[in-house]
Amino acid sequence: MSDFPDDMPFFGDPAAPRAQAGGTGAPEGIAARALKARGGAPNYLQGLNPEQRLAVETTEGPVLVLAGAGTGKTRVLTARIAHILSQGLAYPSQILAVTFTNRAAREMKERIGVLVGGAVEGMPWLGTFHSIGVKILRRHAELAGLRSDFTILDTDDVIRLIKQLIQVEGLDDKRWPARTFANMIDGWKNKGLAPSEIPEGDARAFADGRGRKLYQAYQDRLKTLNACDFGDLLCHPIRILRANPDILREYNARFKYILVDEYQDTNTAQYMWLRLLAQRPETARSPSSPAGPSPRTRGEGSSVNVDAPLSPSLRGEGKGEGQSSTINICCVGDDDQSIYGWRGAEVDNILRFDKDFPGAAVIRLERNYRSTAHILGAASHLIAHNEGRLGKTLFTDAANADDDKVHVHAAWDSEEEARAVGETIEQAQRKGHLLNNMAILVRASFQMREFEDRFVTLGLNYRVIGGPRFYERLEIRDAMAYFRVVAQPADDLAFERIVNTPKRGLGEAAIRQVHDYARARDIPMLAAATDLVATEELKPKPRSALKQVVDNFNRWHSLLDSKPHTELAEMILDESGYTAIWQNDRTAEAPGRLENLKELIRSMEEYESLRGFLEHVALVMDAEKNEDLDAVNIMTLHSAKGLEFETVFLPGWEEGLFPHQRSLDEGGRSGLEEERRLAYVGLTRAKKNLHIWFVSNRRIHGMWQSTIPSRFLEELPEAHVEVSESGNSYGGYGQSRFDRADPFQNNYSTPGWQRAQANRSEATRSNWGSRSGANVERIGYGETDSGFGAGRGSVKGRMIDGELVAKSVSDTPSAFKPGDRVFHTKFGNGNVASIDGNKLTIDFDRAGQKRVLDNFVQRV
DNA sequence: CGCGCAAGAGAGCGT
DNA sequence: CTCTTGCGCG
Repeated sequence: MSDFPDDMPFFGDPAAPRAQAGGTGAPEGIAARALKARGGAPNYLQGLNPEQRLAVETTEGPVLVLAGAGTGKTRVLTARIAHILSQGLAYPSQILAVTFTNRAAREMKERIGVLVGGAVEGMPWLGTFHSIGVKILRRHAELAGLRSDFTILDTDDVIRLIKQLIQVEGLDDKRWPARTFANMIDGWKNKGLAPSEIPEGDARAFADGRGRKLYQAYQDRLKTLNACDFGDLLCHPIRILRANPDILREYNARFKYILVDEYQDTNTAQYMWLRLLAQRPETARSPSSPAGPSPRTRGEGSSVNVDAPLSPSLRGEGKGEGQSSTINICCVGDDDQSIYGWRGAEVDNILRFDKDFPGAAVIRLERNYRSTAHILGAASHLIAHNEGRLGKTLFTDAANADDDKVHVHAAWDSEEEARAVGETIEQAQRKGHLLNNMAILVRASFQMREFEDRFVTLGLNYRVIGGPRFYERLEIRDAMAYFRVVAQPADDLAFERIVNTPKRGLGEAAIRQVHDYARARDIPMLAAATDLVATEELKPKPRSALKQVVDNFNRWHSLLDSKPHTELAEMILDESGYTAIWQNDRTAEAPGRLENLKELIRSMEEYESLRGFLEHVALVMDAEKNEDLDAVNIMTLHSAKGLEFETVFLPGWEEGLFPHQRSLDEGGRSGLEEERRLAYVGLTRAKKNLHIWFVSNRRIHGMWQSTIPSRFLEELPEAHVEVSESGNSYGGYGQSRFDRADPFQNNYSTPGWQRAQANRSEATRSNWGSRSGANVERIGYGETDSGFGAGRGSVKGRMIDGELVAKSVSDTPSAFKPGDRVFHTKFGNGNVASIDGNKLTIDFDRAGQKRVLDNFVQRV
């Protein structure tokens, strides 16, 4: 079986196209089409600035393109591929182009198609690290102890599996949460570490020193399940390539050109993977030991020890016949946009590029085509507070006196923040702006809800990108579990999920029996079930129920290759009784769930087979968004990278949320710098209008807490920022018509408010101004931002980790007693009903019972 | 065994 | 405040 139509020519290509401009070996059609597209002059070069053009045309040798935000990075990448193709330097199938997100891969494919005119036939190696990893792994699955139809587990499956292992070990799963261990494994795999290779300290840190054993047990279980996790999609190929020089050589000969997007986000495993693939064919040789050398650990040395050292670069040597003698790798990235350190990304990879690839050409793209001078100025000034940058200076010609400065708004609480943003959006809409051109970028996804609620009330269209995902819905996961077992009968996790859905009288006892039988013999549960129903071991009722399940799966499985997969899928859902569950369900959400199941079947039509579909879901996990609908985009800052919008809203700029407390706790100074890069990413998404918000009160874990403004606000340059009245126009700060329903709100002369102000200015040492009259007047810069260079010293002093951080929970016991009469600025007067640490339950006279933090109320 | 309610824990970002 | 887990009953 071949899932990959391009497999055929893979190792049996005709002679490689000659590496000569306009070489006669060029694949027919593409070059001709590209040239034809605009009267002989390649259209893909048109409109490129000199640096961009250099980045496109420097095809030979290692190239690092440092591309600042909005400098046309994607354009360069796509033009470069178009150039390589149309110059006949390589076949499409000889180009390895790696991105981080499926979105980026899709976009590149489309844009290359436009550039070379028509569909890009066969760019089989353009994709994400993981999709290409899967492809390699399926080809050589047996070398990793898997069959080529292996399943890719998602995070949920992984956690359930680990939980089982922890219980088997007899460990307390409360004390040793599966989620924590899943994260640890992920971290190891990000570094390419097998169980035998993890640091002793790490191994000891979990489960009383049983970390290594558990990791090994996890890998063993994956093998039995014929499954792998996300990390394995990279780690398995690395091991396979290391242990099999012949295979490595084939790939090395295969890939004439390598392109990597978002290079600053590569982790150690991805780096090792690239280094292996980016070797010259003739230098690939066998590893010194079967296991391969130990991978680099953080901070050690300056290069990764891959088996075959790279031979000295022969850059500029001119193109030889047949194959180039240089490593034609082009990495594009921006150290200022490195925001995945927590996922194991090593900015070091990009900082070290010219040492890894001697003689590398480094090209800087600094001309920004996206944002106004104010936005760019604000972003540049903010990011200048980071140390250890490669240092780029973005500039733009687009200085326009009419451009708005960056707006900073204050709101009383997150509800008002959502209201005011909604107001601003509606105003813009009335002026004719499309909602599609606006985005709300949040730090944490829980912030989204408030906006969603508000927009529903307003009847304002919105879409959540990367939010609660289609494939994570209950009914979809159930249906997928059925399909997974049919496609890959060893998938126990899927089997366990649906063996008793719908209810078949197979309770915990029966399932345990199957489970134990399977574990004892190291076979999949479906196989165990098949055995068990032939014996007398089960009670009659579960036995016949289980027999029916087994028979069903066998029958469905036998139809896998003969029946069209969408029909088969419908058949499975009907015959299993799964559809009936929701048909008989009279609750409000049942019709929606049935609709989702139909949508699921519909979306399968685009794929060739059930397995192809399952793989897509495992790797992509997001449903295509409806571009036809005009809607505001809501997403996290992380998923906004690479996008741009006319108008951008950045809510929640408060200490503890942004920068996020956990980044500071776990990452210290570098954690703070990563948060700052995230802020930079957020700012640079905006083309014309940028609105930043912070609130004084935010609800966390259902409890109101007072907050202080983010330090990042103070790092914005005064010249480009304007502190605005709140987004509405209803009588000043915070008092919109929507507030009337709540008579307790917004009394700035109250003790609580005064106290909040006192806390605030103490904590930030800034002059945010008492807002007793109306609005924040101005942002103070006195000691911080006297300029890029000069500012840094004082900034450094101010930036001691954690110094300014809002504490989420107070250490000091509450000074309140039950029965105390208190005042709360939002809810009014009330009596303390009970106390739990610093959390008070208060019966308010008019607002009812609420739980609040004690530092949020005032004794009266 | 299955359902329902109560208590307890818990929300950072994602291929 | 919201979701998951655990326990007790029918």
